[in-house]
Amino acid sequence: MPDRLMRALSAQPDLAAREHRILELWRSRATFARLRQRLRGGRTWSFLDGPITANNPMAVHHAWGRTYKDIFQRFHAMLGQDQRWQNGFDCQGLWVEVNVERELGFTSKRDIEAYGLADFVSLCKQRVLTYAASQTEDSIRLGMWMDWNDPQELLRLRDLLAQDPSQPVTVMGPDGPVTDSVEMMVGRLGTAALGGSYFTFSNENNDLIWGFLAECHRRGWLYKGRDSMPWCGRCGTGISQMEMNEGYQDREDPGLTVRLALRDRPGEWLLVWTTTPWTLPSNVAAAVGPRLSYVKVRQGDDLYWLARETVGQALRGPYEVLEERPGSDLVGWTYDAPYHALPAVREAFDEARVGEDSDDDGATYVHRVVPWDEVGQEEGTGIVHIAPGCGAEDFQLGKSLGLPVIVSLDEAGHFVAGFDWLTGRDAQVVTEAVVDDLSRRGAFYHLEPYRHRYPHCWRCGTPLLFRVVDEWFIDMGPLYDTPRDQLTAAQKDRSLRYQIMDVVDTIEWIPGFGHQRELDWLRSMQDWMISKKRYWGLALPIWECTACGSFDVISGRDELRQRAVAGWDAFEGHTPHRPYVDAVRIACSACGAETERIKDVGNPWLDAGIVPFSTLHYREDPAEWRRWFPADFITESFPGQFRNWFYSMLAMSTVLRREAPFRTILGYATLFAEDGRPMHKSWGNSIEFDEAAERIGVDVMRWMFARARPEDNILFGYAAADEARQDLLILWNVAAFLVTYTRLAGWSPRAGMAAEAAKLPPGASILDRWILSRSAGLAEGARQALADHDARAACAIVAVFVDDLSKWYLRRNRRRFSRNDDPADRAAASETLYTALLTAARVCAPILPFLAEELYQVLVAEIDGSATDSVHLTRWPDGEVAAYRDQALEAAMTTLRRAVELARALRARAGLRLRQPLAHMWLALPGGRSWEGLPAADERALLEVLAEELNIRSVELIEDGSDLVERRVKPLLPLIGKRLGAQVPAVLAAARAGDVQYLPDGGVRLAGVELAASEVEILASPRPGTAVAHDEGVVVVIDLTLTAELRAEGDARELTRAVQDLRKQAELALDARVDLWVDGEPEVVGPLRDHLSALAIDTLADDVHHSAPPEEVATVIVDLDAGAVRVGLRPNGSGVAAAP
RNA sequence: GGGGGAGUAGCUCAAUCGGUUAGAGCGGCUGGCUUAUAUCCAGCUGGUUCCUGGUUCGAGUCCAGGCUCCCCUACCA
Repeated sequence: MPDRLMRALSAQPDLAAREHRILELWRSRATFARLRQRLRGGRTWSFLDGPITANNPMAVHHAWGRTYKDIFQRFHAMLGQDQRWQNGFDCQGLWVEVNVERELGFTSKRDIEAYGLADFVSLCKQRVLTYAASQTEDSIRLGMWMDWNDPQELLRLRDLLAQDPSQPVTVMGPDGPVTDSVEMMVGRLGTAALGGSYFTFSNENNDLIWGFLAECHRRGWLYKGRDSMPWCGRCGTGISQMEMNEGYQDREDPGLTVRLALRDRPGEWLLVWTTTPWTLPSNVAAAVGPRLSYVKVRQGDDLYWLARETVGQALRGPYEVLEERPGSDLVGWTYDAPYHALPAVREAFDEARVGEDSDDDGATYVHRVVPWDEVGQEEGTGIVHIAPGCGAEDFQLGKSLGLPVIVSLDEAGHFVAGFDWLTGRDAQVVTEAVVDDLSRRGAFYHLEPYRHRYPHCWRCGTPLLFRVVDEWFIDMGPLYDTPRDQLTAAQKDRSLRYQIMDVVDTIEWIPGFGHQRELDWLRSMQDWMISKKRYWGLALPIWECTACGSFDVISGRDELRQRAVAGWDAFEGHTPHRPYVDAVRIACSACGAETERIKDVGNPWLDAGIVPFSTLHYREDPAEWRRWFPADFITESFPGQFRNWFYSMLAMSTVLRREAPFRTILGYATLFAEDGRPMHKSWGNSIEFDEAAERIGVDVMRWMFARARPEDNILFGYAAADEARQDLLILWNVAAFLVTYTRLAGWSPRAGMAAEAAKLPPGASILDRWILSRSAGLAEGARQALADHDARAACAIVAVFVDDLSKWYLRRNRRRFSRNDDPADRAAASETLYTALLTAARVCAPILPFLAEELYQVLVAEIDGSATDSVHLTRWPDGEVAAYRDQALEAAMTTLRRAVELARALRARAGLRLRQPLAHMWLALPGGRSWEGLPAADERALLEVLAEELNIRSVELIEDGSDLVERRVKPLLPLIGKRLGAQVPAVLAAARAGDVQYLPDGGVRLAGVELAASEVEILASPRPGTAVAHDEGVVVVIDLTLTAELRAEGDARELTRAVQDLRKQAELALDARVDLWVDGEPEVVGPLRDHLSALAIDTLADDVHHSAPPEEVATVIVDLDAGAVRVGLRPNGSGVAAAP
């Protein structure tokens, strides 16, 4: 008896509870720390984590990507590769601000200013720390191994920050304690001295972005632009192109048709259409398509001009067409807009000096008709209201024509002074007032609701406005007409966009269409707007000179210190955030005047884009940086990231290094609820991460994610989870089986067995050799799949293996474990199943870290104190088990299992249950009489397996020339198709008809065409009239004749089955002994007598009484082939377990 | 508007380079196996492979046009 037996496993495990125990195990043994230690200094595999926004609790959709991240890190750890294991948090930007505002009940930027920037920024930091701690906890729960901060420590820093940011604090780093002020400590999170996750609000991150921006400026790519930008009135900031598409939503707007009185043409009006009535006061022109055709129509006393094609959609009521002219004829007409008298309009028009074509002799500007090629006729009137102060395209057109710009709104989206009764009102809600006003002025024509896609603020959902504002941009360079591959080096040097494209080409994109999509984005992108008129974020390092108009870009904190002429003291000791950094003044490098930093903060994708540099210590330790750069692998959700994280990383790395920041990118799609809709709390289909983790277990979640196709959306829910759980439970139950029976048998793995080289157990059966070969295939195949970043393929390989293990190996071998008189055979089976399970556990370790660990603990760690104590500290097992591989045997087994299916189908058709033994079966194999490459002994062994599985006494291999089958020719189409072309149908017809001539060289002639032996497969196929089944050349023939003796044996097995059922109903222990009574007519019971001793052995019966059972005994009537018998069962004696 | 992806059984998805009769799982029905199982097996049920053409000896697969959905992108008031 070994010292220790394997721990018993419940048949119905509480997976979530076990996961908690494993987490505790890892914690108490410092397993992860020891893994990192073990890998240190080895060949590197560099994973770069895309920062998760630390603004909300972790959700199940995050778990998808984090599962990939953990799988590949763990896998590469099992290959012995050194890694950084650094998680990242995205910290700065509007999303945090909006939530803090909401918590404080703020509604505008004025509220923030009144509250105080320093305190507001501190609250933003605190919020980040809160959710960083929360997400850290959830990620640990998911089993994600990263260099995590202690969540309690993050919360402690948060609380200290709230108390007093300047107080000193000491934190234990990897190389010892570090002391600093709380504020600076928070700014140093993620550095080498502190370890843990990186935070994009860190000093280093911000500092390196400054360096990047300074480099852009050095090359002349940074500029201030004035443009009409999408603007969120609630947030008080412009929205960059990158953010625009996040917020397109269907929306109902007023479709308002307005009439404009033409000067010099009494009674004639232009009809224009707009969905933004608030822009009408800023109108300066009406645009027509010069090549479109316009008509003048009469409605009552009024004469209207509009495009010919639009009369049906735009006019209301009867009309009469009076005149038709090309749009070019209308150009230059002038009109009186309803709001031409507003002070703001007058002021703008007075300033505008118009050209010689003016009707007013170059004096004051007048509203006029202008040409514009972009005017369309699908909607509206074909005459477009132009307000360069209120729309991007209007602004561009106005710029090219020299039109005045009338800016009507302030930061909050309210009308500025000079708009009379509108001044101070919110542009979003003036529609009704404007319509009423237009009616009074006689300018109203028609109003009806209009549905269209309209951009909304991606953070707060407010519909966007357009404002002409000053923003800061990075110039992405010209877009050439020349095809990319014909560009000169000089052209590329001038255009950052092409430099990035070249970098994109060097990256492996999974799925492949990602490559094209990134290139598409780069081709169409505009200059990168990096400024935001907000408070919490990167302080743009731009000091602008009001005196001379030039600006300086500071490359980092050190340069700022050197150049500061005032305010450094106020900044010293603070992180580079507002308001403190705003205090620093420098001297303008052009004119020497004292300058201030612009108030804008940075686009948050700058924060995430710099991490291939900031987190790898680009500036402090170039050698270390080079060791990890570029990252071997990143993985993120595709939606959005082509223009966000991927783009910003690529742009920044191209500027700084002109090389790719990562080698391979795995993208994945979107997670939806099980009903196919986005998860939404108010729809009741949302599932919280921690709820899911405790209800289904994280291994089940991980399995769902890992086996999904990354480019397809996932529908996540509990029904799908139940399905996924089955796969895991099968593996679990195989292990439970092994443990159950080896415990009964007193078998335990030898010390050191887990580490032994692949060696077949003595007396290994053919099934043992087969499943061990499959284990080797599993390890090799899964390694290949994971090395290719294909978790889905790895899962498929695992699932097939587990299926083979449970449904074939174990099912065929149960008796070797439970009722086996041959200890050597039982040991061989135990050892084999043990090795197969152990291999499976190790292969599953990256995907199912908890289940794998539990199995490993049971199989190895708890048995052998000298063995590695965690599956995650073992190496990938393929090398150890490779010698088991026997592909000829695997192929033969596949054929055999096909034969089993056919035979079972035959039995079912004949109504012969499997318990009924049959006398004989014949089997023909594809392509000949024997299994290719298998020794005769193996062939015999396989036939025995077949006989046992099918309960058939003898199985005989037959040749294709036998009485039962005939030869058939199967032409191999992929080989002959191209050669034969149009002859194919005739050849196939001949093959089907059996019209074949066999040639001496093994080839055949079909329909007059000679095919070589290699071009055809000769199959055995059934001769009509025999009881056969066939498939792909496997032919099974069964003798269905039942003799009295066969019937008796069948009845005996039926009886055995009934007794086992009684045992189960009585809830007897597996090894409990019983007494049996078998009572029935002599002609029924008599033939069974020869089989009763076998029954006794199978059912652990001490005595089998041939009489009526006593009253108190549980009985059941069994309906046998020969007649009914009554069976009684009573537990024997004290029920003390007897050793088998 | 432009670009990309997808459309296969009631549901979720496969189907290698174009190759003979399009397969699994889940669900449903019928039967069977089983003291490892919340297991398993067989059979049945269920298909205009979105539609229309084309290329080909042969199309779920390739091509063209159309329909629907998703994603990306866009300066249509």
